[in-house]
Amino acid sequence: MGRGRSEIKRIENPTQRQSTFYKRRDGLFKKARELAVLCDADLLLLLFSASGKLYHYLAPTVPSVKEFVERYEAATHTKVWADIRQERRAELEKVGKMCELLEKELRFMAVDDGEQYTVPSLEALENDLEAAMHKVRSEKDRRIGGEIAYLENAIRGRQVERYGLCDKLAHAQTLKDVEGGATATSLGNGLDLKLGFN
Amino acid sequence: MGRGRSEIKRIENPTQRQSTFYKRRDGLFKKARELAVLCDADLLLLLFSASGKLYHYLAPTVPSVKEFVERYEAATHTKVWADIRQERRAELEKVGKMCELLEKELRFMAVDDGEQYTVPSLEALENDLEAAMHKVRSEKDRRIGGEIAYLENAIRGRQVERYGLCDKLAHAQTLKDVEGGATATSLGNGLDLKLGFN
DNA sequence: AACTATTTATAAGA
DNA sequence: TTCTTATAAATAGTT
Repeated sequence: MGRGRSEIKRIENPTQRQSTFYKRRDGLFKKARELAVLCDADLLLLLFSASGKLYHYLAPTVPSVKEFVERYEAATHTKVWADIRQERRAELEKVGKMCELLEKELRFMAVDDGEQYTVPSLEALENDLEAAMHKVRSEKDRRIGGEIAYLENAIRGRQVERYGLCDKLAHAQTLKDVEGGATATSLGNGLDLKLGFN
Repeated sequence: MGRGRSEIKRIENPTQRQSTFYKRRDGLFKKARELAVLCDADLLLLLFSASGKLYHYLAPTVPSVKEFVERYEAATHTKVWADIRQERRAELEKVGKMCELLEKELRFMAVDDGEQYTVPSLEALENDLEAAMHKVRSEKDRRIGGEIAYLENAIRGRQVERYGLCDKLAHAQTLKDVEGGATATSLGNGLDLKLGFN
């Protein structure tokens, strides 16, 4: 538009370039706003001038740059998350080790590869946990009124003795003969769920 | 431009809105490119249509969205991308806590030789289970809301690892069998109580 | 997806 | 910068 010019090429004259920058920046922002309003679109426009000055435009419906970038991330998930995962591999490994240990102890090795970790399986896990909680609650209720202090001391003493991972591992290893594997599949979902963040 | 219209207001007719969206989107991208080239500016344009489809434009000099957002962060002394990482870290920590919790419980239950639980200890266990259930529920909700592909991918990765563990365990078990190790059942009982199976 | 009548953006000049 | 204006570009309505 305007008198002349049609080829898009860097403007060498600095004064002219600066002038054009202002005009076109305003034009671009205006167009951006119009698109957002007319067509109900969400958009973010970040702009650095050649001299490094920052300008930005958010569509009226966009609350913040941060939230918009989050939405962008969600929309492009795999790639971005892969980056984050890579950055924190070491950290994740720590948790992974702990989960591995749990896996061994809980004998969840026999899980079909076709198993799906979908909402229904999470619901199954939820039910299992609920059942366990009921059990614990009724056990607790049975205990109320008993010889609390004495037993508490006795058990605490035992616990201190048994504390430590080595103990537990050794204990678990002696259990391998009992390995049946089929009993605890639903809790397996629970563990896998957590492990899934690795 | 064009015949008529001058007020900028949401276009109610969906067909017309869609048509206008395409035209103006192309126009906006073109303007963005022209500004970047003519004036040597760096810019990023992220755009979601009303139907949630993502479009974006990077100036030729901009290598990636991530780097551009990092530059934006530096220029505004804010954190956008880093915050997202922070959120992920918090999530990871929650998962780690979860693992610790389960491990603790496991230890707790493994102590059992037909011993009795005290009311306070059962209360602690109850609380832990409640926390676990909470976690499972929120996970379920999150999955219902999306991000399914990512999690499933991650879980698939873990399953591959599990095969390795499975082999290792099978191997260890063979060795143990040859030794003729003793059988213990107390951990099994403990787990069953905890998991609410039986 | 094309076609134009118009409106809008803007290059050059002040 | 900002304004003016001649002119190029974008696009609304239409097919």
